[in-house]
Amino acid sequence: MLAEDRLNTIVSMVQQAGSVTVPELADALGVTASTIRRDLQTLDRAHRIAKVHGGATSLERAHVTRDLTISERSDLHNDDKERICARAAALVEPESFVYIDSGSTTLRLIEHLPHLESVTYVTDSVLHAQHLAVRGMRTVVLGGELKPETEALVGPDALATLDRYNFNCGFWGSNGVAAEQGFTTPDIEEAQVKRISMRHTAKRFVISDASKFGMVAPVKFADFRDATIITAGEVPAKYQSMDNVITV
Amino acid sequence: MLAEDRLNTIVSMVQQAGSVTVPELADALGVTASTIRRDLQTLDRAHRIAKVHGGATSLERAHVTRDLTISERSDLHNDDKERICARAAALVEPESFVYIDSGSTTLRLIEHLPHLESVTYVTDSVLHAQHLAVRGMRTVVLGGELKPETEALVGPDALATLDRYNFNCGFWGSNGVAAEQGFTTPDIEEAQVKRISMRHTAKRFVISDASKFGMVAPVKFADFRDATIITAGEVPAKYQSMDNVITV
DNA sequence: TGATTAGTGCGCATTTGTGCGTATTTGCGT
DNA sequence: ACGCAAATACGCACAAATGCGCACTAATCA
Repeated sequence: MLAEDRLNTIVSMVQQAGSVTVPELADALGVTASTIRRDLQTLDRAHRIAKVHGGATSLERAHVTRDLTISERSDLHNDDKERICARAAALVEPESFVYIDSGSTTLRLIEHLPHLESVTYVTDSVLHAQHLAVRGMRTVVLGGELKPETEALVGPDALATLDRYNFNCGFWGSNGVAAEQGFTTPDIEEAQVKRISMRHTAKRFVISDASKFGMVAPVKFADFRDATIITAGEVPAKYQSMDNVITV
Repeated sequence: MLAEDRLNTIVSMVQQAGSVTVPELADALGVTASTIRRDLQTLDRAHRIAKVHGGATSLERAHVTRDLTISERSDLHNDDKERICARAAALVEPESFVYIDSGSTTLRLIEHLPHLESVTYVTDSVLHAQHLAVRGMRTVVLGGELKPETEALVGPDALATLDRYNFNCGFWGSNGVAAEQGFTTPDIEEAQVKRISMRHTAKRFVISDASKFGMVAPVKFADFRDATIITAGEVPAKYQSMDNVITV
């Protein structure tokens, strides 16, 4: 087996299961733990997965705190995320001006977005912008400083550009979703962009899988009531009854 | 069996299987591993497959480790371009604010840029920005609408951002270089960005191989005297004596 | 016919990838 | 706060893969 293939397999396994341990990978691929660790290191550097103590997790699950263990591992299903994205994408109306936040969940969303001629998509992520442009969407990118880890744009230029726009609707990811602490993210600068972009959007949607409920990341960017949450899977009972939570 | 046929067979095999090893190919085609390696090298340069350690994979699968380095070796002016870029990159001084125009020549330039801590690079190309960020440079992206073909940002947002900046030096590509018609490019919107960015830059450099001299594209973005040209190869005699032309 | 050139195989030095042992760090329970 | 077990990083050895120079062959052309 080619080393390259092994790397691809690891990525698929991580994506599908949400998280995998080093021994699991070593066993499945017939190589030693040392090799797996080296592979995880390369993949982490390439931003394909997130390396954590004990193994690896998919990127979206990694950012709650900078270092989480494999201890809690609710195997999140790809199906959930697909359904969430499909539901969210259906909310985009013709003739509208739509904001797309950076992050891996919203990246998945792009695949489901309608191909309406009259819609303009605005994003703070160069990666998302490329995907939108490739699919033939009318795409606008915020300016600003490029953060290498997330490929997101931050800083005064990004905020200044946002101040000139008003969106019909927008979609955000969130590392933490909690009734009291609201929507939270690990990065201060990115939080600022999220906050300002939300302020300029009429219909605000946070797309998030069930595992984010109850999680709290360092920086808050919106109150829990500020957006409608589109989610799927085993949402804690406390949140199920709330009228701004849509479970698909 | 013709060498050309062998190359085609390799491509089909890679496409079909996703990935193959060198011994597999050598065995299947009845040639030695050396020949296969040479073939893979050829096919990789032609961007028909991706050569990896131990064999080859199809291009779609290749994005795991595939570096962001540009390998346009098929280019005839390769040596020239390398020399031009090396010379241009040496012009970047510490503590400076540098503008990098979009285009394939400037993309090549990025590989040669010095890793000075204090330098900030600003670009209108999301592709260039990614390359800069990957290399650990402090990178700023103009906002604006993303043109899918060139991955360049254009429109009022790009221009508005430029109006807030003043660069120490900047590097532009140009489709046409002529004494009378100046620097020219095919796209109106990109010409605008080039024009305004030049207006905000103290030391302006156009990097261009010899083949562009005498060419004229539809839209002019600067006078011939507005920038110093860094070039190489067989520059027409008329231009060689000009004091804003540096031949390396 | 003789010279030239592209393509191929082979040997060798170098680079790259892998596994293993050991020292160090990390996480977790007491 | 502390200690223990697991996980990790690091250095080393070995094997595989690679790149390069050289020799040989076949086709092309003067």
